[in-house]
Amino acid sequence: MLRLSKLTDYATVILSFMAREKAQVRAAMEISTVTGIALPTVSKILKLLVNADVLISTRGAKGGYVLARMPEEISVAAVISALEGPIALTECSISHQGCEQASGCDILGNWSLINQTIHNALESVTLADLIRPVVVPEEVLIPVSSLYR
Amino acid sequence: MLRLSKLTDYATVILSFMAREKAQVRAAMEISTVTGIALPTVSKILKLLVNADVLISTRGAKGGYVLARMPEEISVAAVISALEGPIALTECSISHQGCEQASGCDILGNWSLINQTIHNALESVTLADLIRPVVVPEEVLIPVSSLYR
DNA sequence: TAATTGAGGACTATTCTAGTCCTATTTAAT
DNA sequence: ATTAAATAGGACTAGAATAGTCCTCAATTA
Repeated sequence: MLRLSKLTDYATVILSFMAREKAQVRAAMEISTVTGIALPTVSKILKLLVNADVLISTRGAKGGYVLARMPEEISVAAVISALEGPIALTECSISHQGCEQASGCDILGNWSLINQTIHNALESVTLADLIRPVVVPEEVLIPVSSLYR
Repeated sequence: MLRLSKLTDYATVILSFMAREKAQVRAAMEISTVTGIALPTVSKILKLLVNADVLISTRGAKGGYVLARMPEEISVAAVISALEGPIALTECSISHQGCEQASGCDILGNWSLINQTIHNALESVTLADLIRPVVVPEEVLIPVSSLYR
């Protein structure tokens, strides 16, 4: 199903909450209460987001987490890779080591184009877009196949 | 990592092999030998591809598998969904049942736009593209964020 | 009728994910 | 100073998903 992990899903919920009052410092406990996600899980996610420079943390009493940048500057791609590592559909796209698929792996080059396309797509959507009210576009067609012509 | 399953990866290898001699009927055994993927695994994949109408099978001696359509008409999206079910990043995008994320799930609408975008991307790349020699495009930018403006 | 090949599904083992918990560190308030 | 409130980091467990195998049945050809 080409799925995103549950944690990533939670992360977007958490970040959308935080993006609404962007400059506000929030403790993990508070976020847990508001979102309904269990505290240990929230903590885990927040730590990952700090390591990926999506959030900034301050320790100690009155400490907590804030967005590291404006919502417009935090891409969905950044969030996904914070939680799941590099965005790539195939193992090969990250490291080609240990791939013994001698025959057939000339596919690699083309896969990486697809990966690139998806990465661009995710890179161009930001947190700001996510919390924006939904707009249904008239007609959207993005022909990737045009890349090959 | 937003990854594709290993089986899907194998499927593309198998299909690229088959696309090179598109009208040729191939037995599972032969495909296993050529690709180096174990026979039971190859069989499993082939069956899934038949169920998804990507391949056509004939039983009995001299039986085997052929592409159901021209390589140009078999999209990567079709292959992925054959192996992994519907293409969607989040569970919610498929069924909204059992989602108690009351606060924060207005995100849904926007996620589905992202899903749509990725789906379009995968839909527009075909088997024919995959076996084509790699062409590196000059500059490729597909701003999904434009959907929101 | 025997040999060849796919269909369908059950089953197992391994890997990955989700989720929890513990201990150390930092900061603020008293 | 001391205590309380937070995060950091990492170990650990249980459960779910994936990969992979195998067995029996059905169809086709020679």
